[in-house]
Amino acid sequence: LEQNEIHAAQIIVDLKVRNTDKVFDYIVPPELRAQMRVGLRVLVPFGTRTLEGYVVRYPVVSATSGLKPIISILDPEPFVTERELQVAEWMRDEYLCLFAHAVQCWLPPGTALRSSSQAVKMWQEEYRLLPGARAELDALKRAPRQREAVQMMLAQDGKATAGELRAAGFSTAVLEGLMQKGLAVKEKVRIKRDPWRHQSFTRTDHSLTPDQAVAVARITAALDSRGRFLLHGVTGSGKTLVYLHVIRAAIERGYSAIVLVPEISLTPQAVAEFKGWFGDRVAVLHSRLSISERADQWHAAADGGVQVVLGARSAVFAPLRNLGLIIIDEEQENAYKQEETPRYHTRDVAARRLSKNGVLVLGSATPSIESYTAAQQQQFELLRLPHRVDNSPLPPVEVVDMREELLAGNRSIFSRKLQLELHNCLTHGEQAVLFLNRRGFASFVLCRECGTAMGCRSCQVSLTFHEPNTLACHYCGARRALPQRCPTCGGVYLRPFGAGTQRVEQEVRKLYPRARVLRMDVDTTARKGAHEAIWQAFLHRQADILVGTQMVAKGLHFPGVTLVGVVSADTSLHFPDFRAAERTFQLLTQVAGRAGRGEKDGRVVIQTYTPDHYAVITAKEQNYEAFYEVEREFRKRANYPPFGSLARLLLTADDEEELARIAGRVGLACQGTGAEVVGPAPAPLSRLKDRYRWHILLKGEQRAVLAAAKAGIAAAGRSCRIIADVNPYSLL
DNA sequence: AGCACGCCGACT
DNA sequence: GTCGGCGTGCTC
Repeated sequence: LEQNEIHAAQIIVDLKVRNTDKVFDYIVPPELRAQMRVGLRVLVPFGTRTLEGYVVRYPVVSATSGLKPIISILDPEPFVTERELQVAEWMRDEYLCLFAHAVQCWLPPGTALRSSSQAVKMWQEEYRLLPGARAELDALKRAPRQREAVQMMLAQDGKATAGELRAAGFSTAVLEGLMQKGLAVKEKVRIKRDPWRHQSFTRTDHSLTPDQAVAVARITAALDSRGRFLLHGVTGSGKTLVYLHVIRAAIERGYSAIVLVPEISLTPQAVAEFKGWFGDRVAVLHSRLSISERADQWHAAADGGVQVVLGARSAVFAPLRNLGLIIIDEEQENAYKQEETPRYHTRDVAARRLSKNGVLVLGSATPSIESYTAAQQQQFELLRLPHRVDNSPLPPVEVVDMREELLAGNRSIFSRKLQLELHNCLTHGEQAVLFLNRRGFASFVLCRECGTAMGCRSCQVSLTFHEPNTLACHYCGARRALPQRCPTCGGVYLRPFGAGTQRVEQEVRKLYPRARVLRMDVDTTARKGAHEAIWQAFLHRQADILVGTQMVAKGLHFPGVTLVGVVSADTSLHFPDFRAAERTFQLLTQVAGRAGRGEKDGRVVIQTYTPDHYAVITAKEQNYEAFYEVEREFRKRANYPPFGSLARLLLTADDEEELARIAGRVGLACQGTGAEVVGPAPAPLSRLKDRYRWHILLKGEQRAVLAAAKAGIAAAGRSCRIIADVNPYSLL
């Protein structure tokens, strides 16, 4: 070994390519050794180029000969800790992503030079007066510009940024004069931008109900050790107040906390509530902030300036030190699954971050099957908030059997019951919400006489209708002709299904020409601020009926609404996805929770062709446990999560035939690890942006599934791109 | 990702 | 004879 090779560091380079996704050894030149630490960002020679990299181990003795030296260290402090790098390593293995992608999650927003064009300015030059400067003011009579500069700086805490001084007309000569005389120094300081600096917040407080108090006590008691809690609280049961009390307790003990909420719930009101309690000890991270604002919030957390980070999914990576608590509100939300690489699940990353110590709290009115199963297996302590804070009863839910409507000759998309309720609602001057899950592209085929949806026998998911008259399984790719008659009842009314929000809006206007109708869906909320505008308009009673998709179901509280109509529960129920029943239950439960939260009683009408489906029945009864029991058995039987692991390999290429050939080869390579290989099959979105898409599903035990996926990835050549998604939430 | 190396077709 | 096509392999 050469002397140099003893002082080596292991580096991962910032090149997001599979071939280079490994550690490279570099010599640490003597002048850098004193500063060298794990986690530092460095510049290294790589082939003919120079790249950014991150130190993942130091010091190491390298067995490789002919090492190149590290060129320079890029930041004074590491952006990632060793512990965070360990979690990144776990992410790489768990999600089969590149190490560089996993590490990137932990870096301040805008750090990546390569992938992000908008590198964020993090440092700025600041001039600061030295203590004696004020006394020397008189001595500057013959240097009026310098004197004015000192006065300006005195007026703002004895400092000013280079930009401010330049704007005020001071040249560098003036400032250099000041430095020469020993009156000021120039420093590099972190840029700080506080998006909330002009706002003030007040704290709202209520006393805890007995259930809330128990939850707070149990969670607080675990703060100094390791705790896992599932807070199962119905809509309106006051989960947030529990969070606030627990966070306060954590801060008092010197811990920091992360609160995660779905992006859509991160409203100004929600932010204000936390700001009211914790003031500038809270940083908020979400996508509406500019990259530089996000970077500032990130650094505030890293510097210890804040103890609480409130944010969406990616805030699980917030660089808080002495982290003692992570709260995931509405933990069942799909938004916690990242749908780009690295395709992590926030819940798993949070658990991993706190694997040694710290408390993880999951909160939900309708816990995910995964989490509730974990609670049943004693991995989580279950805490219940079964009552609404105001003790108002949940609204009555009525399920309308649309098969009977057809038999009675009603071919409208509204049942007689819903029409009646709408009429009543409008004549009393009250408001109604019509909800519709219009995830339009996949239409399933339903027997309108018996309500059976055509399904795949081997995958236990609904088949999707394709022109002309074909049924296809989006999991395994099986295809068959649309039968003439229903295999269950022999009926002949087999129809592709799916009416959109536009159609509903049109029908409403036709039926109630005098009603004022608003529509809220992806199309009407695309414009920035449109979401808020529609919401405000409806809140202020500028409309009578709001027609919308999922977004109206989430967390909105309209006191004037007394009627909620679910136009079709079937659309989400027969979505080609093994979580379809779970999603439907969650949605119906949420929607039901919307009605009657004002002074007047509310009512809910659910229309469906499958009133006997367990998701519909249990949602009507608002009986989570009953739903869980049935759903758990289905998951067990079909080996779906959490009783079996699932991974999806998505292959894309320009050439369709070549892709099919490669997919076949990759599918073969996946065999032999014990995982069940489903497909290859064309993906539901079989072509996107001129690229063809095929996928392969892997089912079985976690280890077998990961091994199979790895083998598949290795077998895909250069001519096709392959993406692994471990425990995917979307199979499009 | 880039960029070299390398082995087969139509050109000054 | 050579210029250049892009298949394959490497980057500490």
